[in-house]
Amino acid sequence: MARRVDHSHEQLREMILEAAQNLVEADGYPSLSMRKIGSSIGYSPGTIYNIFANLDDLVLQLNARTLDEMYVSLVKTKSNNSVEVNFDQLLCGYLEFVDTNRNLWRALFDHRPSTESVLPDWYDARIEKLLSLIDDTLKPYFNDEDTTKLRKFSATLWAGLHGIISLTDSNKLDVISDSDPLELCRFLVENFLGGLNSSKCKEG
Amino acid sequence: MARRVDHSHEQLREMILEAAQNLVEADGYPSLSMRKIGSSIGYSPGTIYNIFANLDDLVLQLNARTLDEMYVSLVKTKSNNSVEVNFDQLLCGYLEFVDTNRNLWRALFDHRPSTESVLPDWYDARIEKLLSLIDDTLKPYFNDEDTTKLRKFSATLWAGLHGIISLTDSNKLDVISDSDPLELCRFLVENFLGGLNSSKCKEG
DNA sequence: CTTGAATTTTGAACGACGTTCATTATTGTG
DNA sequence: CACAATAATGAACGTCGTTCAAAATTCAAG
Repeated sequence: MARRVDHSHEQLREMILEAAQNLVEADGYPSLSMRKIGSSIGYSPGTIYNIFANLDDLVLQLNARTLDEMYVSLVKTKSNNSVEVNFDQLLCGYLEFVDTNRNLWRALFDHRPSTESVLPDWYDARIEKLLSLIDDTLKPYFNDEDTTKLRKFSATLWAGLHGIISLTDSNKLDVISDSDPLELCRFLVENFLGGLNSSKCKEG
Repeated sequence: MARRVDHSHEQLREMILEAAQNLVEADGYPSLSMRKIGSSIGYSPGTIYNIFANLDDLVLQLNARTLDEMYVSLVKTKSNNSVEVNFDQLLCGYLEFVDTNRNLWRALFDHRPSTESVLPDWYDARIEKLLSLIDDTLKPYFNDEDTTKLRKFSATLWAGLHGIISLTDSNKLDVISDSDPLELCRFLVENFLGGLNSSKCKEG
């Protein structure tokens, strides 16, 4: 048994990740399994271990893929309006991505690598790339030399929005009457950006 | 085999939840299992099903317990200083709880009930209770009749802070040089509360 | 062509998991 | 003392990730 030329290493990698993506999209990350992936591409589970170290590794690479697709989806929202409008378009784009790729998006955060260590560089690079999108949008608020300030601002705001979206997704904000994620996100953005104006206001 | 009077139903419930808590604290939620709980209290796994519907149900009740302990831990931070100081004490209390009960805290969010439905009322009640703590702290910023506004404000701010803390916990904010959760949280709070002042500023 | 080394794929095996349920042991009741 | 009710069991089923000796195939050297 061996079909060494049926598919190249790279082809196989692609097939596996695509199968995993389809399975997660269809039934959610928790029900993903090596065996299902194997059977859905016509290979035995053991073969997958020639290409991925284990399921952890595989999911991390699937998530990197999701981040790539997210980036592609978000750059499209770029435009030349005011900072507020630009950012709102970015936010809406993100929420739309979450809505149409809910199970893949959940996998991004539900997956906890069993090794407690830091994420690999190629993964951090994806996060970095996405954060840069926010940086670009908010840049006009800052002086050119304040890149660390800008980054801190972007990251804090994005993390905050993530909190709202993930908590509404898991029904943990049902205690407020209207827990529409977009509305709450906009509320956070308004106030957070307002905080910037506030300090300017004090100065002026 | 049956030791009907060894432990009452209620005693058994307590023993199971305590065992589960210890196991989660020690090795993390992902490695919790019915079999481990059973063996750690000297009962067979099957017995647990007399008291809990399944592992989902058990973890949800463990999480409710964690929320109770969190509440107890947070009410202690109450004081009569300015809103800003009161809130900062609440925040520090929360971060301390996260730090000393990391695995239990993670279980709160890592656990996804397999039934996609809403959370039971007795669980929502715990969240409600905790949110009330924030409401109380921020109350002076609002008129007495603006309870829904206040709640929206509290929930948004808390969700935002949760986003920061959960992302730093999973090493997903390493892309910013200094990703100390407390600092980022304070940054969010300052700006968010500043947003309130900003609107006042515009009005005045 | 043939042979042997290198490579790819398999699938059985292991130990673990949640959950079910017939069976057994114990208790309270008549 | 017997009988119904209850509590507890643990084997069984189907799952899972992961490993690895064995088998199948390819490639290169003679």
